[in-house]
Amino acid sequence: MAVNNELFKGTLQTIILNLLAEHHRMYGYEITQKVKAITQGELLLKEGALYPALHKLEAEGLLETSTEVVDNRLRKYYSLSQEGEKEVVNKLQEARDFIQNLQLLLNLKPSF
Amino acid sequence: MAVNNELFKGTLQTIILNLLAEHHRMYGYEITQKVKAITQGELLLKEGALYPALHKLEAEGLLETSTEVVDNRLRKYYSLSQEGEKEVVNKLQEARDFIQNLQLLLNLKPSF
DNA sequence: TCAATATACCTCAGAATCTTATGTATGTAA
DNA sequence: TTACATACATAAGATTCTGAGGTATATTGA
Repeated sequence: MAVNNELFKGTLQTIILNLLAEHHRMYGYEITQKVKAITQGELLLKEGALYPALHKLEAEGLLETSTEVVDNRLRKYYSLSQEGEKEVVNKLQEARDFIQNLQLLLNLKPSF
Repeated sequence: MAVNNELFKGTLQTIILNLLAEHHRMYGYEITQKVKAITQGELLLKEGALYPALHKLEAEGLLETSTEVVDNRLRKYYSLSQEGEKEVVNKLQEARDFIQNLQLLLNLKPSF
Protein backbone atom coordinates (compact mmCIF):
# COMPACT_ATOMS: atom_id res chain seq x y z
CA MET A 1 0.00 0.00 0.00
CA ALA A 2 2.63 2.57 1.00
CA VAL A 3 5.95 3.72 -0.34
CA ASN A 4 7.59 2.68 2.87
CA ASN A 5 4.86 2.35 5.36
CA GLU A 6 3.47 -0.54 7.30
CA LEU A 7 1.51 1.89 9.39
CA PHE A 8 -1.44 2.30 7.03
CA LYS A 9 -2.48 -1.32 7.48
CA GLY A 10 -6.03 -1.42 8.69
CA THR A 11 -6.84 2.16 7.69
CA LEU A 12 -7.89 1.44 4.11
CA GLN A 13 -11.58 0.81 4.76
CA THR A 14 -11.88 4.05 6.68
CA ILE A 15 -10.07 5.98 3.95
CA ILE A 16 -12.34 4.58 1.23
CA LEU A 17 -15.52 5.25 3.18
CA ASN A 18 -14.47 8.80 3.95
CA LEU A 19 -13.54 9.59 0.35
CA LEU A 20 -16.93 8.33 -0.76
CA ALA A 21 -18.63 10.39 1.93
CA GLU A 22 -16.94 13.45 0.47
CA HIS A 23 -17.26 12.77 -3.22
CA HIS A 24 -20.49 10.76 -3.29
CA ARG A 25 -19.45 8.66 -6.28
CA MET A 26 -16.04 7.39 -7.28
CA TYR A 27 -14.51 4.55 -9.27
CA GLY A 28 -11.52 2.48 -8.22
CA TYR A 29 -8.84 4.05 -10.33
CA GLU A 30 -10.08 7.50 -9.33
CA ILE A 31 -9.64 6.55 -5.66
CA THR A 32 -6.02 5.54 -6.19
CA GLN A 33 -5.31 8.86 -7.89
CA LYS A 34 -7.10 10.87 -5.22
CA VAL A 35 -5.11 9.18 -2.44
CA LYS A 36 -1.89 9.83 -4.34
CA ALA A 37 -2.79 13.50 -4.82
CA ILE A 38 -3.86 14.11 -1.22
CA THR A 39 -0.68 12.58 0.20
CA GLN A 40 1.51 14.11 -2.49
CA GLY A 41 2.66 10.71 -3.64
CA GLU A 42 3.60 9.46 -0.18
CA LEU A 43 0.84 6.87 -0.04
CA LEU A 44 0.45 4.73 -3.14
CA LEU A 45 -2.71 2.68 -2.88
CA LYS A 46 -2.07 -0.60 -4.68
CA GLU A 47 -4.73 -2.21 -6.81
CA GLY A 48 -4.20 -5.54 -5.06
CA ALA A 49 -5.28 -3.86 -1.84
CA LEU A 50 -7.98 -1.56 -3.20
CA TYR A 51 -10.14 -3.87 -5.29
CA PRO A 52 -10.51 -6.63 -2.69
CA ALA A 53 -11.32 -3.95 -0.10
CA LEU A 54 -14.03 -2.44 -2.32
CA HIS A 55 -15.52 -5.88 -2.98
CA LYS A 56 -15.56 -6.64 0.72
CA LEU A 57 -17.26 -3.36 1.62
CA GLU A 58 -19.84 -4.01 -1.07
CA ALA A 59 -20.43 -7.55 0.20
CA GLU A 60 -20.97 -6.12 3.68
CA GLY A 61 -23.63 -3.82 2.31
CA LEU A 62 -21.75 -0.59 2.97
CA LEU A 63 -21.23 0.26 -0.70
CA GLU A 64 -23.41 0.23 -3.80
CA THR A 65 -22.16 0.04 -7.38
CA SER A 66 -23.16 1.08 -10.86
CA THR A 67 -21.18 0.32 -13.96
CA GLU A 68 -20.73 2.67 -16.89
CA VAL A 69 -18.74 2.71 -20.08
CA VAL A 70 -16.82 5.94 -20.57
CA ASP A 71 -14.53 6.48 -23.55
CA ASN A 72 -14.96 2.84 -24.43
CA ARG A 73 -13.60 1.82 -21.04
CA LEU A 74 -15.44 0.20 -18.14
CA ARG A 75 -15.93 2.17 -14.95
CA LYS A 76 -17.44 0.73 -11.80
CA TYR A 77 -18.70 3.54 -9.64
CA TYR A 78 -19.03 3.08 -5.89
CA SER A 79 -21.15 5.08 -3.46
CA LEU A 80 -22.16 4.73 0.17
CA SER A 81 -25.31 2.80 0.99
CA GLN A 82 -27.55 4.00 3.83
CA GLU A 83 -25.69 1.62 6.11
CA GLY A 84 -22.41 2.93 4.75
CA GLU A 85 -23.43 6.47 5.64
CA LYS A 86 -23.90 5.38 9.23
CA GLU A 87 -20.76 3.27 9.37
CA VAL A 88 -18.48 6.03 8.13
CA VAL A 89 -19.42 8.08 11.19
CA ASN A 90 -18.34 5.25 13.49
CA LYS A 91 -15.16 4.60 11.55
CA LEU A 92 -14.15 8.25 11.69
CA GLN A 93 -14.68 8.38 15.45
CA GLU A 94 -12.58 5.23 15.83
CA ALA A 95 -9.90 6.90 13.72
CA ARG A 96 -9.93 10.00 15.92
CA ASP A 97 -9.56 7.83 19.03
CA PHE A 98 -6.83 5.84 17.35
CA ILE A 99 -4.81 8.92 16.47
CA GLN A 100 -5.30 10.34 19.95
CA ASN A 101 -4.07 7.13 21.59
CA LEU A 102 -1.17 6.76 19.19
CA GLN A 103 -0.05 10.31 19.88
CA LEU A 104 -0.18 9.61 23.61
CA LEU A 105 1.82 6.40 23.21
CA LEU A 106 4.43 8.07 21.03
CA ASN A 107 4.64 11.37 22.92
CA LEU A 108 3.74 13.26 19.80
CA LYS A 109 1.44 15.67 21.56
CA PRO A 110 0.93 17.14 25.01
CA SER A 111 -2.04 15.58 26.82
CA PHE A 112 -4.72 18.03 25.80
CA MET B 1 -3.99 -6.04 19.99
CA ALA B 2 -6.89 -3.66 20.47
CA VAL B 3 -10.25 -3.79 22.15
CA ASN B 4 -11.98 -3.07 18.88
CA ASN B 5 -9.36 -1.66 16.66
CA GLU B 6 -7.79 -2.91 13.53
CA LEU B 7 -6.10 0.43 13.13
CA PHE B 8 -3.14 -0.24 15.39
CA LYS B 9 -1.77 -2.90 13.05
CA GLY B 10 1.75 -2.03 12.14
CA THR B 11 2.26 0.48 14.94
CA LEU B 12 3.49 -1.98 17.57
CA GLN B 13 7.19 -1.80 16.79
CA THR B 14 7.14 1.97 16.96
CA ILE B 15 5.22 1.92 20.24
CA ILE B 16 7.69 -0.52 21.82
CA LEU B 17 10.74 1.40 20.65
CA ASN B 18 9.34 4.69 21.90
CA LEU B 19 8.44 3.29 25.34
CA LEU B 20 11.97 1.96 25.66
CA ALA B 21 13.39 5.30 24.58
CA GLU B 22 11.47 6.89 27.44
CA HIS B 23 11.97 4.33 30.18
CA HIS B 24 15.36 2.93 29.22
CA ARG B 25 14.60 -0.55 30.54
CA MET B 26 11.34 -2.47 30.59
CA TYR B 27 10.14 -6.08 30.64
CA GLY B 28 7.33 -7.50 28.57
CA TYR B 29 4.57 -7.58 31.11
CA GLU B 30 5.45 -4.07 32.19
CA ILE B 31 5.00 -2.87 28.60
CA THR B 32 1.51 -4.36 28.40
CA GLN B 33 0.53 -2.59 31.62
CA LYS B 34 2.06 0.70 30.52
CA VAL B 35 0.17 0.66 27.22
CA LYS B 36 -3.05 -0.15 29.06
CA ALA B 37 -2.47 2.73 31.49
CA ILE B 38 -1.58 5.31 28.85
CA THR B 39 -4.63 4.51 26.74
CA GLN B 40 -6.90 4.11 29.77
CA GLY B 41 -7.67 0.54 28.83
CA GLU B 42 -8.59 1.30 25.24
CA LEU B 43 -5.62 -0.52 23.78
CA LEU B 44 -4.91 -3.95 25.21
CA LEU B 45 -1.59 -5.21 23.96
CA LYS B 46 -1.87 -8.99 23.65
CA GLU B 47 0.97 -11.27 24.64
CA GLY B 48 0.71 -13.12 21.35
CA ALA B 49 1.53 -9.88 19.58
CA LEU B 50 4.03 -8.45 22.04
CA TYR B 51 6.47 -11.31 22.59
CA PRO B 52 7.02 -12.15 18.92
CA ALA B 53 7.51 -8.43 18.25
CA LEU B 54 10.12 -8.15 21.01
CA HIS B 55 11.95 -11.22 19.73
CA LYS B 56 11.95 -9.83 16.23
CA LEU B 57 13.31 -6.45 17.31
CA GLU B 58 16.01 -8.23 19.28
CA ALA B 59 16.89 -10.45 16.30
CA GLU B 60 17.20 -7.30 14.17
CA GLY B 61 19.68 -5.88 16.66
CA LEU B 62 17.50 -3.01 17.82
CA LEU B 63 16.99 -4.34 21.35
CA GLU B 64 19.25 -5.85 23.98
CA THR B 65 18.12 -8.08 26.83
CA SER B 66 19.11 -9.01 30.35
CA THR B 67 17.29 -11.55 32.45
CA GLU B 68 16.69 -11.22 36.18
CA VAL B 69 14.79 -13.13 38.81
CA VAL B 70 12.57 -10.88 40.92
CA ASP B 71 10.29 -12.30 43.64
CA ASN B 72 11.12 -15.76 42.38
CA ARG B 73 9.78 -14.86 38.95
CA LEU B 74 11.69 -14.44 35.72
CA ARG B 75 11.92 -11.03 34.16
CA LYS B 76 13.47 -10.37 30.77
CA TYR B 77 14.43 -6.72 30.52
CA TYR B 78 14.68 -5.02 27.16
CA SER B 79 16.54 -1.85 26.27
CA LEU B 80 17.49 -0.05 23.07
CA SER B 81 20.79 -0.94 21.42
CA GLN B 82 22.80 1.81 19.78
CA GLU B 83 21.14 0.91 16.52
CA GLY B 84 17.77 0.94 18.26
CA GLU B 85 18.41 4.49 19.47
CA LYS B 86 18.91 5.57 15.88
CA GLU B 87 15.98 3.59 14.53
CA VAL B 88 13.48 5.02 17.01
CA VAL B 89 14.12 8.47 15.58
CA ASN B 90 13.25 7.25 12.09
CA LYS B 91 10.20 5.36 13.27
CA LEU B 92 8.86 8.40 15.09
CA GLN B 93 9.28 10.57 12.03
CA GLU B 94 7.46 7.98 9.97
CA ALA B 95 4.69 7.96 12.55
CA ARG B 96 4.38 11.74 12.39
CA ASP B 97 4.13 11.60 8.60
CA PHE B 98 1.63 8.77 8.83
CA ILE B 99 -0.64 10.69 11.22
CA GLN B 100 -0.37 13.79 9.07
CA ASN B 101 -1.34 11.91 5.92
CA LEU B 102 -4.12 10.02 7.66
CA GLN B 103 -5.59 13.26 8.96
CA LEU B 104 -5.50 14.71 5.47
CA LEU B 105 -7.18 11.64 4.00
CA LEU B 106 -9.87 11.61 6.68
CA ASN B 107 -10.46 15.36 6.89
CA LEU B 108 -9.63 15.31 10.57
CA LYS B 109 -7.63 18.50 10.46
CA PRO B 110 -7.44 21.68 8.46
CA SER B 111 -4.43 21.71 6.15
CA PHE B 112 -1.97 23.46 8.42
C1' DT C 1 4.74 3.07 -36.34
C1' DC C 2 5.26 1.29 -32.36
C1' DA C 3 6.66 1.34 -27.70
C1' DA C 4 5.67 3.24 -23.51
C1' DT C 5 2.50 5.14 -20.51
C1' DA C 6 -2.09 6.05 -18.78
C1' DT C 7 -6.59 4.42 -17.91
C1' DA C 8 -9.54 0.67 -15.92
C1' DC C 9 -10.79 -3.62 -14.21
C1' DC C 10 -9.38 -8.12 -11.83
C1' DT C 11 -7.07 -12.32 -9.16
C1' DC C 12 -3.75 -14.89 -6.48
C1' DA C 13 0.60 -16.58 -4.01
C1' DG C 14 3.19 -15.21 -0.43
C1' DA C 15 4.59 -12.15 3.45
C1' DA C 16 3.57 -9.94 7.60
C1' DT C 17 0.88 -8.96 11.59
C1' DC C 18 -2.41 -9.78 14.87
C1' DT C 19 -6.07 -12.70 17.71
C1' DT C 20 -7.22 -16.57 20.23
C1' DA C 21 -5.94 -20.35 22.58
C1' DT C 22 -2.82 -22.93 25.02
C1' DG C 23 1.08 -24.00 28.08
C1' DT C 24 4.25 -23.38 32.20
C1' DA C 25 5.13 -21.40 36.73
C1' DT C 26 4.88 -18.48 41.08
C1' DG C 27 2.49 -15.32 44.44
C1' DT C 28 -1.57 -13.39 46.64
C1' DA C 29 -6.20 -12.50 48.04
C1' DA C 30 -10.93 -14.04 48.83
C1' DT D 1 -8.69 -23.76 47.05
C1' DT D 2 -10.07 -21.06 43.56
C1' DA D 3 -9.43 -17.11 41.09
C1' DC D 4 -6.59 -13.53 39.72
C1' DA D 5 -2.18 -11.25 38.97
C1' DT D 6 2.47 -11.70 37.51
C1' DA D 7 5.72 -13.39 33.85
C1' DC D 8 7.37 -15.88 30.15
C1' DA D 9 6.42 -18.44 25.60
C1' DT D 10 4.47 -20.74 21.16
C1' DA D 11 1.30 -21.89 17.42
C1' DA D 12 -2.96 -22.25 14.43
C1' DG D 13 -5.85 -19.42 12.05
C1' DA D 14 -7.67 -14.92 10.31
C1' DT D 15 -6.84 -10.72 8.02
C1' DT D 16 -4.52 -7.41 5.36
C1' DC D 17 -1.31 -6.00 2.29
C1' DT D 18 2.60 -6.50 -1.49
C1' DG D 19 4.13 -7.98 -5.72
C1' DA D 20 3.25 -10.18 -9.77
C1' DG D 21 0.46 -11.33 -13.29
C1' DG D 22 -3.65 -10.97 -16.57
C1' DT D 23 -7.03 -8.42 -19.93
C1' DA D 24 -8.21 -4.40 -22.65
C1' DT D 25 -8.40 0.41 -24.74
C1' DA D 26 -6.45 5.17 -25.63
C1' DT D 27 -2.83 8.45 -26.07
C1' DT D 28 1.69 10.33 -26.60
C1' DG D 29 6.34 10.72 -27.97
C1' DA D 30 10.37 9.08 -30.45
